[in-house]
Amino acid sequence: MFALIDGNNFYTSAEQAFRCALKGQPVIVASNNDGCTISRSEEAKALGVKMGQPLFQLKPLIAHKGLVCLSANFELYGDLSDRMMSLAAGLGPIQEVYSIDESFIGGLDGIRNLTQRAWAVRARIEQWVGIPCCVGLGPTKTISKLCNKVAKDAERKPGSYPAEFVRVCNWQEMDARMQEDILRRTPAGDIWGVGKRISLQLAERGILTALDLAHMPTSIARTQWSVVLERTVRELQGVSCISIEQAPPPKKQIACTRSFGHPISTLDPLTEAVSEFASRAGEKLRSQGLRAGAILVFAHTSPFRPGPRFSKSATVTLQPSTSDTRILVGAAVKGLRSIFQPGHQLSKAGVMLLDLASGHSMQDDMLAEFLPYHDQSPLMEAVDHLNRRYGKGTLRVGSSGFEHVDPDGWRMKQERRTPRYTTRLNEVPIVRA
DNA sequence: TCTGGGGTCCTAGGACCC
DNA sequence: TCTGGGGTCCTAGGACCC
Repeated sequence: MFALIDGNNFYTSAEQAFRCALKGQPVIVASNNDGCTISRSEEAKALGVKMGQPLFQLKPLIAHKGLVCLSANFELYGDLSDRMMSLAAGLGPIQEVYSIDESFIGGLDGIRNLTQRAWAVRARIEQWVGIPCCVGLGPTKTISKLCNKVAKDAERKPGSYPAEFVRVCNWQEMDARMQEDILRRTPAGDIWGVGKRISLQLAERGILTALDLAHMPTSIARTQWSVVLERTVRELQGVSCISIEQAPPPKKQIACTRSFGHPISTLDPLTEAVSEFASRAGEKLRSQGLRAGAILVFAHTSPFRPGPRFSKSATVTLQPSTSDTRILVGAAVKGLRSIFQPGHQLSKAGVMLLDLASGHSMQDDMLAEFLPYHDQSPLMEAVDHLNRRYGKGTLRVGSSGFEHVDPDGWRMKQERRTPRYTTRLNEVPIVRA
């Protein structure tokens, strides 16, 4: 038996928890460059704002309907998430934090009054953290996801599902006819794991509802689609195929990518951006005690705009693997130079760290003995420490040396024709005190 | 005309998730 | 003018090997 606890409209609810004046208002939270919508309050949804809708299309609603747009504050959301998750953990013995606003709880077999307990946990989260939640309970993860959707939709779209399932929905407490009714009311594309493409392909074959999908022979699901869909079908049939992951598996890649406010067509600003991405990725890497064996850098033009397209990536191997920002930046810049072509209006670029490994294998320790500076140098530790203490980006590695950003925002960059602290690939960096 | 078969590894691309 | 960011898994196809 599984539970899925999910915060409603998590980012906007988090903002509303802190600014009461926003409650009951149409509010959205915008993505990084204030580019598009990533969370909407119920009132904003009622105005017709779509998920992912670009902000420039919302101007009329902002001007005439009082729509409030907020830039994302991920620190706040992360903090509220931690509080919410620790309360959600009270529902059962096993927890998987699935995303910033969702948590699976497992090991619920045999627990009495499960529905009541779910109500109590839900109420506590709302009261103590200020985030309204819904809870779905079912024999598989996929069904608990479905029940969570039922609990949400029953509340906000009256008539979509029976009102008795508002906020908390327990599959086990339904009779077979009710379960079938729920499946029949749910489009196949709303099932966890069935995206846009596959739901279109399913529709072509006459599979429109979750009930159709649940009745589909697993062999067809596997041969015509993939093992992924087969698993979904089995889960809908009540056979648990996806288990709870208590400890998150180690990361396989770490990315830092951004869309630009304005297109970039020359190498210099692009180099600066990519250096910054590599630095950020390096911070994440070190914070998890990992090192990277390769770094990928990419840049491309906007898929939304007419004109010539450009999209290229390059992978640079790192031998030995490293978590040193100076080497990461050097490799990223090298990769960038290899793919760059002038004359394209580039809208996005990024860096991905690949072939991640724990920083403490025996091999690494042996290497570290021979190459005392190649990793975990006192310098990188100091940089991380300063940035934690004085704020992100206080000290960073520029594409051509160290930069310092002072508290007033004035950027002092060391202008050097011959960089002093940057490293070329496969060179051991030399740290000068 | 017909041109082995089976295995591994790697990469690119597709699809999905929040 | 302005369209997110960060992940995972699966599959197909090519290269290579015996």
